[in-house]
Amino acid sequence: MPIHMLKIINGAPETALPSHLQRVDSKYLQLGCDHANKYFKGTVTLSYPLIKLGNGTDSFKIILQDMDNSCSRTSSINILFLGKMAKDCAKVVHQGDTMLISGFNLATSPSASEDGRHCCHLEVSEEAGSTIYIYTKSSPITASETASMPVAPKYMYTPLNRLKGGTTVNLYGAVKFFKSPYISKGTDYCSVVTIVDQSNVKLTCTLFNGNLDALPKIYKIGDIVRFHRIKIREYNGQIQGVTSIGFASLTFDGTPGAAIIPRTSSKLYTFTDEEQKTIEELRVWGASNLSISGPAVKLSGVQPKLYFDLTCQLIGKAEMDGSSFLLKVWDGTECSYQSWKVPVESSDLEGDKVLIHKLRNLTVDILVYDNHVQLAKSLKIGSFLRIYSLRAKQASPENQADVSYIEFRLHGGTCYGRGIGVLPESNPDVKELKSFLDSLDLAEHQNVETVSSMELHSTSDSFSNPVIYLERCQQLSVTVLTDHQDLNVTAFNTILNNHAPQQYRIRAKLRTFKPQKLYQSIKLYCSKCNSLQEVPDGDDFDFILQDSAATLPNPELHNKLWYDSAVWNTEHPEQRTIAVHFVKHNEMVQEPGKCLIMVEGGTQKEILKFTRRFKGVIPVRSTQEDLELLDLSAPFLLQGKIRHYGCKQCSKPKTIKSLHFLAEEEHPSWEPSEVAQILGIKPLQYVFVMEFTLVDGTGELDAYLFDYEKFFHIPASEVLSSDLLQKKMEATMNSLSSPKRKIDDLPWLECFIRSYTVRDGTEQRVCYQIFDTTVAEDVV
DNA sequence: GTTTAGGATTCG
Repeated sequence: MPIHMLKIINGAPETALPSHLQRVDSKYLQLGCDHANKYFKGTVTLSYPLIKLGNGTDSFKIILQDMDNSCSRTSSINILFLGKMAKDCAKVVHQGDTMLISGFNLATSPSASEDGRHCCHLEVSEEAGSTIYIYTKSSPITASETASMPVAPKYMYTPLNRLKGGTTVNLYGAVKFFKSPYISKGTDYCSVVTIVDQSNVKLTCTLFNGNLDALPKIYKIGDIVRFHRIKIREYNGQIQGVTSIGFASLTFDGTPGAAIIPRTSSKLYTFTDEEQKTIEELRVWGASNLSISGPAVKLSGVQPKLYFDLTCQLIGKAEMDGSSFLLKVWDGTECSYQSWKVPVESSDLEGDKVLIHKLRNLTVDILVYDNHVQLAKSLKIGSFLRIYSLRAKQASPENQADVSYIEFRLHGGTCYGRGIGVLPESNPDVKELKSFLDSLDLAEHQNVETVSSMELHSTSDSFSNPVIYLERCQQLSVTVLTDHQDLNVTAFNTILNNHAPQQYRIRAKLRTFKPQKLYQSIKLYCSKCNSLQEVPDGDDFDFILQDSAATLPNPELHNKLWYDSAVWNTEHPEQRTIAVHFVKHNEMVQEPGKCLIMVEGGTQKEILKFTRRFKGVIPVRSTQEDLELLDLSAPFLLQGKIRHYGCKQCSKPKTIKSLHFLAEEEHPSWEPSEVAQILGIKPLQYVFVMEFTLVDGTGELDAYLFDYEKFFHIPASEVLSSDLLQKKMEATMNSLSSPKRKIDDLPWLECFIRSYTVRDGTEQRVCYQIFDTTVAEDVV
């Protein structure tokens, strides 16, 4: 909602603003400058009556004076409100009010020469995306008095563990579950929302309203809601919340540190500093106590047998029959599985047919059923949608079990929040999607060979496009050499009689390998001291975290220039204090996907939850002077599922302060190597270490595989945290060697090996290492 | 005046 009426309760008006906005001085209001993240602050010195322009648009003019620069002649500036905002503002703006405006357009003021005010005026309208904050001085009470005597209605909020049936209360909560508003069988829209707060008690609310906008605009689990005047009653022995007369809600993004911008349909609402605190506390609590899903699934990442939420843009739609409806959507990524194309007559399809054809390799067809049809019909082409609990089902055409494709269906009903939500263009996920879509080079995705206007009329041909599996001839090698192809093959009996060091090309079969438990092949390697070590297990990390949680966060280290801090206490299962420090860039906390955080006092479970949302997590503890890293048996940095460790022997950890140099870079990437370097850490690399027993008919030799990712086409760093990669690795090894198969049936491997000598006590031994060899791409 | 839904997937 673009107009915010606020009362100054505590401190400066600016504290209610989104943190990304910066104040712009009147003298810097110049044409050609970017004012996207700026706001202008002034006091209303004069207001004119509401008028209608020639084209029927409402217009409302006021003069704002930049009081902090009032000696300058141009500190007075004309403000033009246009359209709906003109009408709305004319009702609520008074002389003497303080007003903050963001999202304005700057234009040359035609009257500057006559009125002597600023040479530009600000145009403010909903169309321009403007937001204004009005701090009214209508009451004669001074700011210092208001601190002890609130003038705004004082709302009391009931913790969820203190609710009683038969009451009407005001609540705050983090969204644990929600059904995006849907059309009920009665006369209203319905939304079911389960919220929870720090008392760990949840409340399911059934909200009805004939006006879609009056229901809370929840887009994600973890969003924070504020409900006013919700009725509490008992149903089937359980407490529930229901809408009652005067129900109103505010919804906020649940990301800790994000701008606090209420989503609401009401024009007037109260909002105080204290409430900002409540929201931030709930956000931080929710971040570690709710199962907030990780990065959104893109079409390219869809797996069959899955329900998922899809954020996408609607580019086509068609009525099928009474109980189903077709949506054609895209998110800019190509579905990695063949997806079904629902046959539909071109004439029945609504949308830009040229665009639909152009994007045919990037769009997927979704059939929505039953209760979703009515809502689907009302969707506008081009709008951004989030489709909740969409089913990706693997299917095969009849008699063709070897060919499969994915069907996208939104089944009837609203179980598990199944439904369709329209996202506003201001939604951060939509902004990100839009800029991604804009950046695409569509030519890349246009498969020239399948150009066929037929597809618009009949799409059944896409079923008969099976992936052809070429059975690899036994005579071909399952490995590929990445260099030295001119070298000839040397037999093992020759190699075994030669002195080291030498290099050979060999052709052999893999009789067996170690370790058989493949996850044991992953080790950590220090390239400085050449040491190899086991990857610490989760228990080690738990132990170190428990140990460090005994050190309480030092409040003097909170909210420094380069990071913001949030602190809270837990009581269950034990008392702990957790502090999260959000590293800033350009004095702002970035969106979670780009934000590095430092965590004190967290458990492993909590830290892992943070890694799903934030760019990186550094576990730390307080000292007197600064934050410091934990013992190096714990990861110094966690990114996604990867834990980065440092070498105990070669690292000289510095205090955390040094990190701010990275934060000041133009585009901090938080590359593990850079983070390590600045913190004085010698990072350990994940490697595969295996021993292959090879035979070639003339002899047998053991060769080591020491590899970061080339051999299996899998990064060693990701294997331990990915079942999928472990399975892929297992499948690769099974295809190379299997105790169940006779040696004759095993495939050939072509490899490069190098021989070298090692001193084993007093004896010298010749060893062999595989290099410049990879498994052929089509083996798995 | 006060229904609708009251969380808990799978068919098409």
